[in-house]
Amino acid sequence: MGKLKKIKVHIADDHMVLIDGIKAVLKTDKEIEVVGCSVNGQEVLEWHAKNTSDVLVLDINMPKVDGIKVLREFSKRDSKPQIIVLSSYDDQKLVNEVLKIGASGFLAKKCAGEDILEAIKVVHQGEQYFSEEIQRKIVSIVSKEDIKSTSQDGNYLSSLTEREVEVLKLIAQEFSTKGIAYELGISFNTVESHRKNLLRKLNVKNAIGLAIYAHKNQLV
Amino acid sequence: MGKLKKIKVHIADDHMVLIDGIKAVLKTDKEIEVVGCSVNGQEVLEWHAKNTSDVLVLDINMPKVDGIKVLREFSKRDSKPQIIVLSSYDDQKLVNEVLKIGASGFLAKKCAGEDILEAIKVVHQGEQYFSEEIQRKIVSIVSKEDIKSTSQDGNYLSSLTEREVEVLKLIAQEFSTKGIAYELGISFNTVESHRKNLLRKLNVKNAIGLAIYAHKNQLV
DNA sequence: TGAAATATACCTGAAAGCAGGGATTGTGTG
DNA sequence: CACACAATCCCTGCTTTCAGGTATATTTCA
Repeated sequence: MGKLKKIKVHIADDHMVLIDGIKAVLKTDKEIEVVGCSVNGQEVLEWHAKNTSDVLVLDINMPKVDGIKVLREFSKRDSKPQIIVLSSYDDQKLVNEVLKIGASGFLAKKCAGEDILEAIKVVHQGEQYFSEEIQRKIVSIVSKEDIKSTSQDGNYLSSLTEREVEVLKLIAQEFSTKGIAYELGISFNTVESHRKNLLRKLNVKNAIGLAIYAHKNQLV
Repeated sequence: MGKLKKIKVHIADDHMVLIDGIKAVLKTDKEIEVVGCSVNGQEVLEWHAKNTSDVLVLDINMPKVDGIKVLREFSKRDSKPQIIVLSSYDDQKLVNEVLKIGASGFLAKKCAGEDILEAIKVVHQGEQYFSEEIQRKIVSIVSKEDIKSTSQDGNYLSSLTEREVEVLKLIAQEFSTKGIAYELGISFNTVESHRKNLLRKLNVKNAIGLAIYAHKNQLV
């Protein structure tokens, strides 16, 4: 069994328990080897100053230096690992952004552990990888465009920004403002701002109106 | 090596990748067996209506029914698993709260994967477990109060009374409690009572859950 | 380049909602 | 009759939402 040059993987997430979990999953695959891990963006950059990895599994929401900054930093460098972005929330705009600044794949945290194995192999071969949810989202966005054009009642959806739609979806899943803030990695106050704008734009009285709107428009 | 009766573990977290990760970690231990998992609180309760686990690893921040709700529900039941709360924020207030309502352990997500193995074993023997960060903060351990409940209805999808349905319909139409009271000609307090009962019976986090239920069941 | 849109963040004060109690009537049933 | 149940009402204490601002950085686009 000669060759077997394992794929060197670095994992970055502020939750150690998730790192260890992913490690355990990756250990089941002989082609993959975890060579390092970090709990914040700073550590990722410091580690890669002295070492190299083939694939970097990178969480977006981290303290000190977040995933976006790490991507920006790597984009300036000559040699860098293939980067798979890991995110709590599978948002189309975020996907676009991270791809633009150098990511090769995108994995929602709600996807299965096996997906990460596949993702690592795929991006290591120079291809892009997206979790199924993302792929489906791309399709559903298209179909929603169709609904939009045939829709009778006032179409407020088009007036919402991407971020507002994300917040709206979480509201419709009974998340509190605090929970949304955590899930999106932004502050409580910001979520409140989005809420206010949603109430105004959709012309409803309260969060219930928002939730109903979301469900009627199949956002959830 | 005699036969071991493995510790049956159920894992609940809205991030599937974390579930799979923890699973992989737990698989390294012969004494532990993962018998089920859920991505929201509702699933946890439904699963435990038909199955049993020895230890439940429970995330707090989940859609639909959050971890706190699950704990409250279990606290009413006669038989329940030992529960280890998993949380992103290791907040003292939260620790106290979850202990009061029946948790046996608390694990910050930033702790290592091995800790979860130890936590499961410790709580399974009837003791409490806290991650190190928490231990350092704790001065006095809150004594668990055994909250008894006369209601052992078990089925949380119990039927609603006529009045409750009326209130539910109005909630789903964005009426405030005050508005409902006026509309039905009853007092504010009464509506609040109905509201509480609705939240409990339908096992949802807030009025949004009620509204969604109403719409899904064509009540409006 | 310069303006508009977007996303971010913070603040105060008021209103509403939620948790967890207790308590009183009437009504129908075993 | 006793009991369960539905419906009513009240309370305290706390959390969350909402309304109404301000403010800054970044991005987009004409």
